[in-house]
Amino acid sequence: MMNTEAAGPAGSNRCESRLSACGIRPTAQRVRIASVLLSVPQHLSAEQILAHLRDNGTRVSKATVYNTLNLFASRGLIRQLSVDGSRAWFDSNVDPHYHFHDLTSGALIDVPVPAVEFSRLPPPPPGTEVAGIDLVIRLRKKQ
Amino acid sequence: MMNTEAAGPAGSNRCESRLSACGIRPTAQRVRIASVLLSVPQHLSAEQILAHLRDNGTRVSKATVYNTLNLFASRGLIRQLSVDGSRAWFDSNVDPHYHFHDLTSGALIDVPVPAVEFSRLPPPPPGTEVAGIDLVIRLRKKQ
DNA sequence: TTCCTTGCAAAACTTTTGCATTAAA
DNA sequence: TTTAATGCAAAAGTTTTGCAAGGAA
Repeated sequence: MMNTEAAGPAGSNRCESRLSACGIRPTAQRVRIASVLLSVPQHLSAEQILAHLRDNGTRVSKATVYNTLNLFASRGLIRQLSVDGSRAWFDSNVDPHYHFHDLTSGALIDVPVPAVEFSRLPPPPPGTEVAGIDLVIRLRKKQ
Repeated sequence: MMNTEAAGPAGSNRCESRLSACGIRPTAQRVRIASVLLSVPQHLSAEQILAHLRDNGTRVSKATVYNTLNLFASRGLIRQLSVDGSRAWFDSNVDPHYHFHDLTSGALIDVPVPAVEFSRLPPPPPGTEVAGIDLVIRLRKKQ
């Protein structure tokens, strides 16, 4: 069984295509950052991404990680979450969805759209329209 | 018409009672901070509260403002919100409710509970129970 | 060449903490 | 007199920015 990837970590070619499709030049650092975050649906902080990159031998600066994550978010490649005040979380799942937030562990868990149904929502104030709905269901240990 | 407040800004006696009721010793600085935030339902940042206090001549340190807001929040006197990643917002309305977030102006607007109705919610993962639901409806300018 | 990207350090900003001083019970 | 609260400065943590160097088109 042969490796169909010419070089680099699994999925890096797919990452390159996704960056190009968003009009982002797929430089080495950007592809590495995308490989870490976009491989599976997950929520990572900038520091976690930096740590993963350093662990697998990627030479990248903190500034580049932050700037690149902001770039990705502005192009809709990732989603930035404000779940707790302490830091930003970057979500590789940009399809509409909601979140469980486990207050004990700090973990974030995706909640698919069909799991939530609104039978009533307030009309947006005059002159405005709804840009999005962020729903966070906080969880604590039972009992 | 006489002033029924012995001294200090309007409502400070009511603030004192509320602090005492929460088991918080109503010191001068705490009552001043409570007067600024609790007077009406509103959302203020720590810096905004500090600025208001300085404006009306209250001598208070930044550390005391932060420590006091954390104390108030831990006793359920106010609610701390994570709406955008930039800073914490302190909400004088501790009754359950949701929020509009105007992305243009940054303004936060309360949404009363009856304005939202869930006809379906996901069951919390095993071993956990729902501690609260935070709903933020993001608004943009129409058209 | 020209423009874009990166790294590094420093800065900016929010929030917390250590400690000496002050105020309250 | 004993404990708790405050102010100040410094520290801590996250994120942004300025600028020189490096790389791609």
